[in-house]
Amino acid sequence: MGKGQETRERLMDIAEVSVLTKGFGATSIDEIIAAADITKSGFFYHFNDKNQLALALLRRYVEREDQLLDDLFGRARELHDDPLHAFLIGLKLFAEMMADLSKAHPGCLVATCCYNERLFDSDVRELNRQSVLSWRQRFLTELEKIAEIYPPKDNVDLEDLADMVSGVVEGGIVMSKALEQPQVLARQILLFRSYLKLLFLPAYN
Amino acid sequence: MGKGQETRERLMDIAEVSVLTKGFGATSIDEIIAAADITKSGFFYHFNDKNQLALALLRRYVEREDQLLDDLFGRARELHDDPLHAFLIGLKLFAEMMADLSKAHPGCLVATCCYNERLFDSDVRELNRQSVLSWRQRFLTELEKIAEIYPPKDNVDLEDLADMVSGVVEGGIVMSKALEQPQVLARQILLFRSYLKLLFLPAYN
DNA sequence: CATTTCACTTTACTGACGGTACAGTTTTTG
DNA sequence: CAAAAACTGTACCGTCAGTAAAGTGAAATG
Repeated sequence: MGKGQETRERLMDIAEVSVLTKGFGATSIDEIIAAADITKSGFFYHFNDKNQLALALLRRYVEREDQLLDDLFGRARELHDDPLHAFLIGLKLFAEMMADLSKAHPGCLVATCCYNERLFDSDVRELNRQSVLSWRQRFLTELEKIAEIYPPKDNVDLEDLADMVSGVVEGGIVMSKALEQPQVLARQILLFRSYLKLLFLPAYN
Repeated sequence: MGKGQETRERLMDIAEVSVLTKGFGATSIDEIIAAADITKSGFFYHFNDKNQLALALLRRYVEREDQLLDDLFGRARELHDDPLHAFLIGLKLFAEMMADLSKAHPGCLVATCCYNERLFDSDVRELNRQSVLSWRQRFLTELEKIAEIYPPKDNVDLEDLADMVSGVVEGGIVMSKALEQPQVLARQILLFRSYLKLLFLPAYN
């Protein structure tokens, strides 16, 4: 990694922490450059404006999140051949990971963008939309495999159910932040897992 | 209502729309006073600073939301004596109401506060926390009545389940905003309803 | 009817912030 | 060693939150 890339990443690391804890509007460039020990001109050499920073942050965040989900549910599939059980294991691993974060989950950049809408340009909003759509597709694929084997016990739209994975996580983060209780997120994920068990597992009644 | 109170409410009406669509940071006082046709000094006559405005907005918002939930689940209890069925009816009414909002749900001020944390003082954060706790208590009371009659088919913590009502709504709003698809929120509420059916309804398997 | 209080307006200002412009300097790399 | 990359320094602009303080018209109060 060249020196430029290194500085760019350092700026993004500092910005990400601040954005996730304080919000985008409350994160000042002056504060970032002070922490990074760089001048304002130096900052604008890397990012044309604050929106470009947001775009870069969101892109990197989504990439990492995708990687994490790949690893997690990939590992789960290694542990069990059956798609339903693999998914349930994946959710448990996910919940455990969220519970292990000793501090409150820092938040999701996607949600940050939603609640700071007009602070961002259309590029950011479109990337945000695409990310959520890709999560929908990811979970939908798994759920379709599950539904083929285990007929669902209630008439649910699998796309909605796929959205519920992301939704429960986003909602769980909001609840964790509002209550200042980090465990809430993990518990919400486990409740969604309980729903899937009741919905798909045959012997469950 | 005196003239002062009238102006105060007008300022809050304008501010609320802007905060919910753009976020708190992107809502400028200059913009509010322009829309309200008042001077800056006039604004600061009513609110000492932006935080006081936030506190007033949040207080009013939570009061209204509480009233709405009282009406909705009260009406549901009128329609059915059984606590489970009343709750299911209440959720359906809630989902219908959310679906009827032709535009995307404007968002929840509680979540806005979560994602703009350091923009607010401790008073705002504490009010935020208390609001979420009051929702937990509200739904917990109903769920306990339900669980007494219908033994849950999975070992779930009723407090977590109560949090899930708020969580699914908050998450649904985020998803609706990110996808720019207002129906998503209503669909998520109905999925939570499906979970309750599977969890409590005896003949459901 | 006079006086006080309320609900503002007017004017002038401060400091933080996002961003621009652009010339100059150091550091890295082919 | 030269060119390109990665900055620094300085000066500046408009917007924004917030302050200070004097003044004004209308309405309530005594």
